[in-house]
Amino acid sequence: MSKNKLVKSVTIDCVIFGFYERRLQLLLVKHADGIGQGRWGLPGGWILQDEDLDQAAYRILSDLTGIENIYLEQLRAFGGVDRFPVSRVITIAYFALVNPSEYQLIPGFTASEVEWFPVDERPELLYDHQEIVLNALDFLKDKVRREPIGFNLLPEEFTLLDLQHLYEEVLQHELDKSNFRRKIKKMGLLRKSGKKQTDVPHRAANLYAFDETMYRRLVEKGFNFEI
Amino acid sequence: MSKNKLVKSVTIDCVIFGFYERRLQLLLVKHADGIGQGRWGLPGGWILQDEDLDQAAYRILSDLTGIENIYLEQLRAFGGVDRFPVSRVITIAYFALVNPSEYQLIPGFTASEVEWFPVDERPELLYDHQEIVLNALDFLKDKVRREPIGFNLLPEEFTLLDLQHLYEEVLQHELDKSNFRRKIKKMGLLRKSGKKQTDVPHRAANLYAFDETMYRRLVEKGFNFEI
DNA sequence: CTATCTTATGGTCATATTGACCAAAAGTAG
DNA sequence: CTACTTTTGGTCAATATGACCATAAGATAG
Repeated sequence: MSKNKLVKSVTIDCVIFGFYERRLQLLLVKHADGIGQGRWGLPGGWILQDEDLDQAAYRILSDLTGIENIYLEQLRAFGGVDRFPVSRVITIAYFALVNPSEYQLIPGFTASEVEWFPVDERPELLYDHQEIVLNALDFLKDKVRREPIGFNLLPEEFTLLDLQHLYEEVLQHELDKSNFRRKIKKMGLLRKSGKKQTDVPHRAANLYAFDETMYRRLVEKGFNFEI
Repeated sequence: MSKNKLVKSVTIDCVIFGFYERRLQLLLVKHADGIGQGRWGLPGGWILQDEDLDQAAYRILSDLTGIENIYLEQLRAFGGVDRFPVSRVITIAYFALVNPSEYQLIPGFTASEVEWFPVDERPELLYDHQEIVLNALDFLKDKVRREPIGFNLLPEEFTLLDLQHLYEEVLQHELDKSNFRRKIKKMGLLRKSGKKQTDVPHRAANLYAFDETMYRRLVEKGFNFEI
């Protein structure tokens, strides 16, 4: 087999979701140069010889957007023959959930702009990034019901209704308020902060925080998160 | 950035599970040449320029083992810097479940032998294939509970106890026979074949088949498989 | 033919979970 | 005070689950 018939390069692309104003948001960058100049796409870049996949993903995300110290998870590889117009490139997609208010966006490297877009108002995307985003959305829908990752999208403290709105937005259907809080509270994963909402024109709700330690303890005992 | 610092090659590795004699089995090949000569590993090979990932996986599996026409699904990419001793290679792992009795194993290409091993008696594996297999086992455990893929491991017709044994082996814990059959039967995914077991030294059980059409119809209506 | 053994098949029952509601309490704004 | 909004918790019937128990259907041994 001649060497020049093999696949030669691999990139990383990151699908980063956020949540505010009750809507799911997607982080995009505008390419500063190259073939996609001036167009929006997922933050991505080449993998170097001496870094493993996770390292590459963290580096690229940080370089392009300024976002650091989050939990990135591999989604899957995309390798359609013509997905990249210049040459054959396979990309490995990564996935993360963040609370946008905790991060300042700093475009850098090959990105001239970085911006959050409501997922359902995203611009047209480069290459096969549309397909990757759709894939990530499916992944998110499944995952958010089986693991307590939704909390990553919210601030440290939130009301039960905030949480419900998040689930309604991700799952794309309404939930019964009473039943939702009964279920969440019975799990025992939330710690009352003692504080209450402020500046609301009605009775203020209690603020809760996700109790990671408790979650780990429950998982040890066989607990299975499910909504 | 100089071109020669980028990742240069990508392979596919297939984790194929089977089931017989109440045990989960793993398909391995013995390398005929190269750096891993004489050692066991997952069926794998290089991805070519003009084939997409799924195509590459089917080609490689067929070339090495003779297995064709099965449902392969991508697991994830593995890209540790030193996972391959000669050069930097990223591999994309694929995953499938088959009924071993339906396939004749034909070693070919870079494989001198192909063989089923009980998963818990597998030999030492090449490179990071041990890690990939462990990953696939976790994936299988999750997936088998949420999608009716277990049937792929069984013959066309099987008894409810066969199915129970399969779940017990994959999930690594005992199930209550009565409750198991109540649950499975209530789902309505099984079609009675009308036939019964033969050559058993006790009352013969009914043989059932998975009803794919019914499954699709139920999914349309919002049905969610779960065990 | 009868007793015995093994597995199939189906039930019981107390407990937990779910979905669809209802109702009171707390606080804001006029 | 009154009207209004949202929080918070409750009811109740229907369903699902886990731990058992009981009987039926063959097969085999004597």
